[in-house]
Amino acid sequence: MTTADVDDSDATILHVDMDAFFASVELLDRPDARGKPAIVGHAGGRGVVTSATYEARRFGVRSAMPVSQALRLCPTAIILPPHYEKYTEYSARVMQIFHEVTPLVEPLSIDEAFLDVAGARRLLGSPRRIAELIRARVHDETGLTCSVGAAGTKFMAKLASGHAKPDGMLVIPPAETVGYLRPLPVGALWGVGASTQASLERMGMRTVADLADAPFSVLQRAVGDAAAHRLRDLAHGHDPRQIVTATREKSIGHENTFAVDVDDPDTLRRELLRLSGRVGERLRTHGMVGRTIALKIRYSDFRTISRSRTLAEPTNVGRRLFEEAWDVFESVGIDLRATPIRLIGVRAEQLADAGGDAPALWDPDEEWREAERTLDAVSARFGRGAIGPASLVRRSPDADEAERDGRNPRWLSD
DNA sequence: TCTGGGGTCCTAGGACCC
DNA sequence: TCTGGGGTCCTAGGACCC
Repeated sequence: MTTADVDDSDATILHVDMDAFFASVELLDRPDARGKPAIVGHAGGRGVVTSATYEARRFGVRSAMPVSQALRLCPTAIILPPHYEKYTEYSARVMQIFHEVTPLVEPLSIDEAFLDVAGARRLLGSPRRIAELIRARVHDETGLTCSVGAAGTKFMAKLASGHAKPDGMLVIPPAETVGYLRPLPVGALWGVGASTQASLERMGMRTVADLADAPFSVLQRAVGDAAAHRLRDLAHGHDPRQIVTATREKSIGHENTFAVDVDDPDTLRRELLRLSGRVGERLRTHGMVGRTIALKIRYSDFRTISRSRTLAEPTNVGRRLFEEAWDVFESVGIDLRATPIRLIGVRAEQLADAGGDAPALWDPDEEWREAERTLDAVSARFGRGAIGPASLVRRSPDADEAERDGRNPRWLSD
């Protein structure tokens, strides 16, 4: 029986994954770089590879690898600086194609999605035909290639698309699920990374079959209760997760790794203010407030700590987020001389709807961002010492009155 | 080799309450 | 004079995914 004869009618979950997405988008504008090893990332500094062409992967280059290391492996690689707006735009275009096949689309990241095509079969044909249709449309309408896996569950569909890459497709009919899975290494299971794989192997579980046949108590001891249940199910081909078309974010955060480790509190303060402003902005865009503020610090030696604080009153005002985060930072009591800081980040957690509060006429966040832009511009031109912390824009004490009178509610302090 | 930025989920301990 | 058990919330850290 050839593959084309296999009954794929019940492999109705599709996983579509763009091939080397960021790199492929960049190559649309760089025909000269096509067919050559190329990586998306920033040359020099602390960047990592965010995407690599298959030509570069042949040299051992992988995503998340430091660019410096990638260049040692593949000195001829062309470095392509990232353009995230373009990726977002292409992402929307391919997601639109998916939605024209079925409304049951679950985006998993910027470049991949699950589709439930059970209801589309009458109109469009078997899952295999639908997958081919999607692949053809994506290529015709964007110039990009994708790979598609079709199976009876999300996990198997994702596994299949991974094995079909690049520019391919693979159908795993539900009846063949277990046979397909058993010989694979445990690392093939969703949620098994390097650390878990090592734990499992120490307990004698090297393949999915080993894991599937192991006593549950052994598995539980190796990976904990929740993971044990999940992995046992996956290893037997069970994955009850449905396609979920709409999800709400549970946290919103921003972080930044400095080009050079920082031991100057003013720099940290400014960066935290900037990041808090962005978090507040996104919270308001989503109509949400955060009740817990989490601060993240990474030291020059890469040790990473987090400290969080739950507020009595949730907020989506960047200034408030900043004040809490900075207070938490100071309470850590870091000796910056001894341990300079590599990364600082802030995250809003325990999100809830902002509620019926009318949007503020005057947005403190916007003021602070404006003030910060001014500071940046002045600093860039005249040096950071040219402007002191007292020179920020503040809301004047009589701002409410001023607003009613149509006067400017701001003043420049000092 | 020298490690981004966006997230999610889980664990474990302590506080607190009934 | 030492002491149960369940439930929830909070916090810190870690694994994992793209």
